Amino acid sequence: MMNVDALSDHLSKYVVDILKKRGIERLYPPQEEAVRKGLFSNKNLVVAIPTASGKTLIAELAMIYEVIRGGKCLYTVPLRALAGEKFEEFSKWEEIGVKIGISTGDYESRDEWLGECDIVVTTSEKADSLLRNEASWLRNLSLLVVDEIHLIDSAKRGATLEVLIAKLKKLNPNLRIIALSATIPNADEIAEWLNAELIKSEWRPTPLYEYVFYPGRLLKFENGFLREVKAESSIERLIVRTLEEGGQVLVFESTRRNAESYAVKISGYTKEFVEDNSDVAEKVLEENEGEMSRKLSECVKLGSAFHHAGLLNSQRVAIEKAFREGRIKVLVATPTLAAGVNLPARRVILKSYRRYDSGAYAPIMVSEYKQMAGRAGRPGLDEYGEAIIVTKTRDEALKVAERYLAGEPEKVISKLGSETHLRFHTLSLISEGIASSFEDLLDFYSTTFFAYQNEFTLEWEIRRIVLQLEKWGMIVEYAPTSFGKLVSKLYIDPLSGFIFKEELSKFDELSDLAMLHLICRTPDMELLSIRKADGWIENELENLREELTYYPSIYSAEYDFFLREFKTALCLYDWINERDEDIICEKYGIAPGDLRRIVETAEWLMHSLRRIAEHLSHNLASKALKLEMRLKYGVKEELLDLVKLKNVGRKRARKLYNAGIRNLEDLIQNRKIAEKLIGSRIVEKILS
DNA sequence: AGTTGTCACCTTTAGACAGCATGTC
DNA sequence: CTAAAGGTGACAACT
Repeated sequence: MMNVDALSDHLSKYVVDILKKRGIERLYPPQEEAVRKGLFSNKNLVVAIPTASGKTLIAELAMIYEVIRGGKCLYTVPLRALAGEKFEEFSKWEEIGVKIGISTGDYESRDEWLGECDIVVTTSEKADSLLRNEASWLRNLSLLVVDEIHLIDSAKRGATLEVLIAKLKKLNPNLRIIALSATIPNADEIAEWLNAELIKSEWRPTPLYEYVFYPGRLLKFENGFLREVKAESSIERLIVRTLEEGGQVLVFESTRRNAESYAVKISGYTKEFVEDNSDVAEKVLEENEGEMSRKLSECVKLGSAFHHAGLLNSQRVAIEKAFREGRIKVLVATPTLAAGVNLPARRVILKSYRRYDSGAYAPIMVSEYKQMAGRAGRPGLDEYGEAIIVTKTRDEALKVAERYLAGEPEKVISKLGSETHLRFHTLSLISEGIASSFEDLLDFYSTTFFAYQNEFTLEWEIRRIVLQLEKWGMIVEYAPTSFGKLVSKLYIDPLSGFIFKEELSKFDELSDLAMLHLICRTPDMELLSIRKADGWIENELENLREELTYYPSIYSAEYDFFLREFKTALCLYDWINERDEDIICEKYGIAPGDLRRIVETAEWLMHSLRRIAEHLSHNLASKALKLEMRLKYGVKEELLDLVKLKNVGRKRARKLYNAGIRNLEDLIQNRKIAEKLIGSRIVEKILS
């Protein structure tokens, strides 16, 4: 293997020293191949290699090489948490004067500073949003690194990724692109699309052994032949054996409920192996003490945990940290962890290779399995990793082995062709001035991965979308209207913008609930689902019907959808009327993490509604602003003055208000009372 | 009368980006 | 490709 010293030909000695300080002495074979294929040149690269086989370092070296030559780099990732992780990792280069920045929806370096940074880490949506909001520094890029480029295949978010790449290429004609991907069969297509050298390899620093389990036996492929070896009679015994050997286990379940109950079950086995996790268990209850949090906390004490999108962020972080430290022995997760932050374990167990998906219970994709299996084996800690799929019978095991162990992951297919995505991006292209004619649009789309993969052009669809956007008053003759520009910058679906505008044009006044419902009628809102026991919602609907501006007949096709909108609006209504979080969660059948996410989305949409109302000089603008603030803090209007103060949230504000303290002045004058209510140290903090 | 056990039937089902301006209990 | 876990309620067998 190539020694890192060889890199000093291309990079300074200091860079090599920093690598050595990080314990990197030699390059992995794929990294070496990248060097051979032009890492230190201007060539584009597509690196399609397994997780944890050194992709990030390849990108890092290329970025440092670029920065030394005076260039500027953008590194895009699919998740906020990943952006944070990379930002931390790259910050080590500040030692040699490289400036690192981060920009995501929830965390951002100061704007003027981003322009000065050598490397900026963003989510792909945020990068697109920055383009829409005219961040000029994005026109001075020399290197773009796209992490997890195989997500172009994602039906929801893949289109943005390829449009972003095409946009940045157009704005920076000499832009070098390095794309990092999981191992996919058509990496060559992506490479050809990007005019890039392809580095493709199955090499891993820690070998991965894949098995299919049925009671008593494990199946595996060896030299192309299926072999059966003796095994434990149950998965629980297998897990216990791993723990006895000093390893940790990551279990993937198909539903939250299963993940939670298996974590509880397995905690009966992990408790023998755990030392003292009481601090982690406490941390889990710090922000929320609801049913789920208590269950999680109990598991943690006994050395297990579950992990899904219903957890609060702080809880996720605490669990991930404790697992990394080896204090949580078995982690039971839904697919959150498959593509999320890096959390390897010696053994990965797939309790179910099938998952319910819009009406059917179907096997997961091979690529999804590979993603999860890839989490097995901690580099430097485990000699090897093992991934085990659980089945019930030998017959089933044989089929599963054929499909997942011998099978190839699915090809990456562009999803840009759908109307929603084309509408969303066409408006942005016109708004940003990237396209100002029909030909421009076609030209642009001809540079996308969709165009590379498909013979036909999107001519017909684009014509229709242009007409649509014109009808909605967002563009006129391929030029954006101020309304269109606003919608594009707000990063909402044009349809959402249109729904807002329409409703505002029809009504001078709207109730709080109607405003919340309006937001829920938008395609950008995530809706709660209706369950059998949700009959109370229709009763509530009877009571509140007067407040709404839209309610379809009970017999109409959209009634079910309407009920979901209404339920979601009610949930938000409870939130801004200071209903306790745990009570809301129970009433609507959601977890604390869900509530936060829904509120966050609602806040963004209420903000958008407000901006559009302002744009139209509509008198509901001030009401929307109030609701935006109320959503942000989860309070009634009377608390808004208090909640603006630092260190005062919905609960403290309510206590103060009920004691007659209604703003900062009252607080200063009645300091004693306040100290009694919320503690003197907190009052001190607020006043300072 | 209250508790426990059994069985059939019913219900439910993963994830998470974006604006804006800075910090909850 | 078309399940399965967990909850619920009815009912019987216990203490």
